[in-house]
Amino acid sequence: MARAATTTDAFNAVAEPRRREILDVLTQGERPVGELVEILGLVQPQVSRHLRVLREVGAVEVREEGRQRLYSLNPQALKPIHDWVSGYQHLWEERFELLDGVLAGLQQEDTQE
Amino acid sequence: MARAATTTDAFNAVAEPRRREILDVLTQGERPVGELVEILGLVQPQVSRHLRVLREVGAVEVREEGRQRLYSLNPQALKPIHDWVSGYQHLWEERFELLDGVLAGLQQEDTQE
DNA sequence: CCAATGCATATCCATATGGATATATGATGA
DNA sequence: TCATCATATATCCATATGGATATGCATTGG
Repeated sequence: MARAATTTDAFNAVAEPRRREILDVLTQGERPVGELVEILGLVQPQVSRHLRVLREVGAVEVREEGRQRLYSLNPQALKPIHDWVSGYQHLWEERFELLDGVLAGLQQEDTQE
Repeated sequence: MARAATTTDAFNAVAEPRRREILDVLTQGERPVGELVEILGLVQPQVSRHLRVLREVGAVEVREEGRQRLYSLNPQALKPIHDWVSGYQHLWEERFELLDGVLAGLQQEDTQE
């Protein structure tokens, strides 16, 4: 087989920088496709396809209004990514951890003595 | 063109679940390839290739010891992912707050009638 | 009712992927 | 030196990708 489909999960969907850009724009609020096209400087079919991928992994939602489709963010779809990567945060902030440990130790000594 | 190479950045590298698994294992400390093969239940060439991808994006480092290659984690390579996704955290937390608000409102209606 | 607008979808192409398997490389021990 | 172990690399295959372009399909304004 080939690489997992981009629509497999948020990790794959979000590996594409353009799709992250789209999400970033949508943090400002609902946007019609045309506006995303303008902002991103892509041709419309590409934006539509990126949006489809994002929709399939639940990262965006559509609302129809006349001939426009208004896309909005569904940030919870990104939670699994956050959950996973957060497990690593303390590793690059190890210094703080160590400091915390030291402080905890000192405090315990304090209370015990 | 095709999809961006898996070695393009941490986002692409980590989109593959096996590679996330490898990183997860390495949080426990340095491991030789053979051990990763055992733990993951993959054939050795695949593990080696995943490790290569992870190395190219800076997520792991190798140390040679005799005929073994000991791989260790370089968690900072994941920081860009954390940075990006963290910008969304308050959005899904906000949703709960909103929901709480709505529920509270409904409840108040109930009690008021 | 027709033309235009806003999007979605279909198709063509080049490419890198992950799985599988085979082989190369390099260190070690006898 | 030779066999073995640990790992890397090469190759073959099927597949989904993203870019580009063309087209389909509603909705709307005149």
